[in-house]
Amino acid sequence: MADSRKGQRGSYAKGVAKREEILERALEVIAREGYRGASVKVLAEAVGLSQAGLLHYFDSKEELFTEIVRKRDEVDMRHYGTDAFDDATIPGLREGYVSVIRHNSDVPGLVQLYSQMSVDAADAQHPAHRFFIERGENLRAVFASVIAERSRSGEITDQIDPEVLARIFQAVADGLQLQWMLEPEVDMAAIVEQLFDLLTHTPTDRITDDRSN
Amino acid sequence: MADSRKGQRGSYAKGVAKREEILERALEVIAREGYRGASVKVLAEAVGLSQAGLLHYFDSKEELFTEIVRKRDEVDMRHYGTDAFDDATIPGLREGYVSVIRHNSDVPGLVQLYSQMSVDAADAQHPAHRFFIERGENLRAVFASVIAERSRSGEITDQIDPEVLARIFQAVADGLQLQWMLEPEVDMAAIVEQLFDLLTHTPTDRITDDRSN
DNA sequence: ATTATCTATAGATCTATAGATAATGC
DNA sequence: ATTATCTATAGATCTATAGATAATGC
Repeated sequence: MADSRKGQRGSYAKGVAKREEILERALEVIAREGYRGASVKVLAEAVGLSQAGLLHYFDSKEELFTEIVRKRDEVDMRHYGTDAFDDATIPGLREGYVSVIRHNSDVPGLVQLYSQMSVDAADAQHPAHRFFIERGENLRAVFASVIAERSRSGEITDQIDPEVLARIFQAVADGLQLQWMLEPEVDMAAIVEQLFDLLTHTPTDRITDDRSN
Repeated sequence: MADSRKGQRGSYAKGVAKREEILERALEVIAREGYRGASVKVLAEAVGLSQAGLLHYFDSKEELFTEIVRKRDEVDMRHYGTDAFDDATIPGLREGYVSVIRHNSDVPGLVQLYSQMSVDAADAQHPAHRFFIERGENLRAVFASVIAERSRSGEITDQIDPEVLARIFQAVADGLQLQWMLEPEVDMAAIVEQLFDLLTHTPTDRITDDRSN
């Protein structure tokens, strides 16, 4: 069952739908009530299943949470990724990234979940290990390519390797989440905006800014 | 016992020494073997105590780990902090910060511990909650004051609020740890060096760099 | 026949506490 | 008298699995 296809027939329509329902409801519950205390039992009850009933769909608790995180990414990508990651301009990238970050402030539980999973997934045996590696690679690929292209026109600094700058953007977002979880008054989106400001130059800037920096 | 002084007499010399030994040994064990699996029992056995024997010194497991993190900071501060945080120059700050980060690459278990605790401490009830808040405040205070002072001379950018830039430096270090735990080939220190390069200008720079950035 | 679910349970931890005894120090 | 430690244990989870029964679909 679940992903490790044992049965030869595959899930029934009802099962497929239930699995989706589980993941969607889990996101709601965690967003609302936080990650702590989101046990398999609680998530099962949220969709009217027993704990064992829910685990029928997933090989383990870790795999369940991996799928929850994956689903979250999928949802976020649908909402915020589309234009942001396709429109290969600095303002487009910025707009998309900042939107996601701003949205995160509304779902503290999901931020907790993501941070916790980031730590857990460090273990090479964790089912989310590959997912987090690839997620990072994808994010940085988008950033690096836009940066590389736009640094030629002077829209963004060319004083640093685009791959490295991409890593910095990723790190800032992740690190700010830790700060924000500790002190919810931290304005993650505003800080990332200021980082963009610092590293980018609008046409106007280039006209007015005649200091050697 | 422990910190919540119940007894009126206080710890005996032996007890005080044992408590120190527990924390120091815990750091060794975790540095070497990782955070995962560092249960109270394992840490107790590392100093020849039973699990209950160890908990005699701490109110709870969470408090034990809080003290471990605190001790780690104390040790790090003795080794790397002194000059770095007193010498209020950009190169001094940079040198100190990068040294700690470089050192972290040698103690993966402690990086795991720190990251895990950062997440756990988000809970306002967690005994490490205040510690992490204050730790961040202190770190940023040092950064912000050096930045504020040195931005006047053009040594570092003045295009962003020093407090915000301090937060960014903090976030980058924390975020890079997550990346590094996932992909140990990531060179955290080198990336932070490049971020410093990007934002600072040596005297030489200012002579040579006559482009409007 | 296979999947979807349940109840029940084994087994693995882990935390915290109670109730001893031995060592330390006012 | 108080602290330092032990053994033992209660109790709280939580995960995974076994063995049912009901529903679905080749």
